[in-house]
Amino acid sequence: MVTPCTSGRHDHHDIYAAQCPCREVLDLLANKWSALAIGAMEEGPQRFGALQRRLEGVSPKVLTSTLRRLEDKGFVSRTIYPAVPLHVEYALTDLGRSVARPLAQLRLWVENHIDEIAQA
Amino acid sequence: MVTPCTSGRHDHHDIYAAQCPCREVLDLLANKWSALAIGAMEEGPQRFGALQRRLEGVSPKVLTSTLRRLEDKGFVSRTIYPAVPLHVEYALTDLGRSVARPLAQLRLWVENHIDEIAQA
DNA sequence: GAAGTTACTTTCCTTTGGGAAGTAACTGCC
DNA sequence: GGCAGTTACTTCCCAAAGGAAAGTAACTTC
Repeated sequence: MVTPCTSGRHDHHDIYAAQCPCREVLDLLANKWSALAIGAMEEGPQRFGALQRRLEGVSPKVLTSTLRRLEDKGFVSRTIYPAVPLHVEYALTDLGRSVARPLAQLRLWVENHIDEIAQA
Repeated sequence: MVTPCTSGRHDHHDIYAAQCPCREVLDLLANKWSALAIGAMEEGPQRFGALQRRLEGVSPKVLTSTLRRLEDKGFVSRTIYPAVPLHVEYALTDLGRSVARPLAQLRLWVENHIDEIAQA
């Protein structure tokens, strides 16, 4: 049996249910590069190059796909300024600004507790 | 140039720095199965089979490796009760209970905002 | 001695992630 | 005219991680 994602008239979603659309969204947000990219954009709209420099070690390929998926779900907007040289800005939407809070808490938790974490 | 992870005498860590150990930890925690498993264990110690049923759709292989990595970093303890049939319990450590809070906020955010998210 | 229970491991295949290099569009500059 | 410079990506290739299915091990109960 597959647990349904919603139950009752209050449309309560269960992220533990395999079929829940929440799963797909969690998979997108609970991701190293998504968490870092959204954090970077909290400081204001960012250009592709700026994000690439900020998220040290990200390849352009992975950054592009991360931003595209965030855009598809409505967390990020992509604006092209056809100036020369080409100028593309990525910014958080209202939804993106909303999810930035819990993601920031997770990033801060890691920074604040790293010393307590036993390393191999 | 590679941004150092820590700077100054206050040992401030920067999760955006590629070499920071925070990165490794973020990669472990900012993960669908880790976030769900830690949430499940908030309700108390859980056996392997119980976790597998709760995290609908997880394969035993992936569940094992998720739990092992969480154990390695000190978020989860693994206790074997050599009863028959074999009984293994996974429980959050203090550190695990601490990080469970921000992860719960992320899961709840997703459940509460799923209706606002534009699906393809 | 066959079946059941729990907790995995193994195998195989697909998907995702990472590094390096290439492309496209357009502006200067010589 | 043509070559370097800038920005924002693609493309290619390989390695690592994720997922489905089946197998294993230890021990009890029927």
